[in-house]
Amino acid sequence: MTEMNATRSREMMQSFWRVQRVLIRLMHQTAQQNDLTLPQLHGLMMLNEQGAITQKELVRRTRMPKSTLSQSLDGLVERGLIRRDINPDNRREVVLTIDQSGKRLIEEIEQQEEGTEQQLNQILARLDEETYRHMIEAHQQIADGLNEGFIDCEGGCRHD
Amino acid sequence: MTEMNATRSREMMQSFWRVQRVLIRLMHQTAQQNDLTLPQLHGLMMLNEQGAITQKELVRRTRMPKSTLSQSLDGLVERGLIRRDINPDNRREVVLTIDQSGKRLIEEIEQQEEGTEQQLNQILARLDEETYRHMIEAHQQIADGLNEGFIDCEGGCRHD
DNA sequence: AAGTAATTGTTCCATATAGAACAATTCGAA
DNA sequence: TTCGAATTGTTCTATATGGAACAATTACTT
Repeated sequence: MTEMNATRSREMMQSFWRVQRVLIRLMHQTAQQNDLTLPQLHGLMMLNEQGAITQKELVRRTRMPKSTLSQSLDGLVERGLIRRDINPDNRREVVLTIDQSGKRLIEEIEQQEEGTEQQLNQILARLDEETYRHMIEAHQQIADGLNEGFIDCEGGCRHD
Repeated sequence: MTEMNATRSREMMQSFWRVQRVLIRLMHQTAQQNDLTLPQLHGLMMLNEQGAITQKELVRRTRMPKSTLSQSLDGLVERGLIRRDINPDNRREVVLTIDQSGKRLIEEIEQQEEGTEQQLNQILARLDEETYRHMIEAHQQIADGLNEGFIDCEGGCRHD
């Protein structure tokens, strides 16, 4: 029972790394083509879906270090892709809002034929439903499991 | 039919990123605790499994940029964890061999209770066989698909 | 054989990234 | 109120990383 786990762990890491490296490279490429860094792209995409959220919340969702995020956002603000407003109810907090231009940029990116999204689509389309769902489910459990140990969501742990 | 792919792609990316961020952080932590960088750890683990391989091959397997790898190896050689020998049959190639001390280090790392391996084991043990296998399979297909080079299907790309 | 291309690694450098110290604000307790 | 702790973000700095130019060797062509 416990023996096989070691095998699993290895196999899983390798399998994951393999996808990971390539995926990062692709994302990076897509980002660069649009004059963005990886965290910038990631953050912008998140913002595009969520609308307006606090920086704290964005940290939680993206799991980036806050310093990385903070610095990335500078660039986005400078280019007018997002707005950084102080929350009047809690002036420590910063509320991030995506601008029209930001929305447009993300849309463009998503439609770029060579972009990661398009490529992934093609590949994912080949997976049958069950396999796909199981992968997502497994990811979920792994992410949750790993987070439990390290990031303590003190009281305010929210679900999507 | 094709609409749902966009959904999949998004979901998959997010799911993947979530695991990825944490996994990287964990690996990074494990690496640091043993005075290694991430590429160093990755390379060393690979070497431990493969025995002696050329640098070129290691690049292929880890999918790291060769410059990153080359620089990482410097540190490993300096610490005597691996050897870098020129292949006499093709003097461009460098053959990497893991030293006893390297093997020992990896073993230690694997047994560190707090290490990534141990944690992953615990989590993976909770997945039932089918879910797990499907995840691996999906990864495989995704990695292969992405590596296959960039699918250029201008206009009509048909899959079975 | 000589010249050119391809393969394999290394070095150099600009940039991305993350940890740590810091600043600003709010909360809590006396 | 006032002080100290907690929360939230920013700035500063060291390091990891990857692209590009380069060097060394081998393969190919004529």
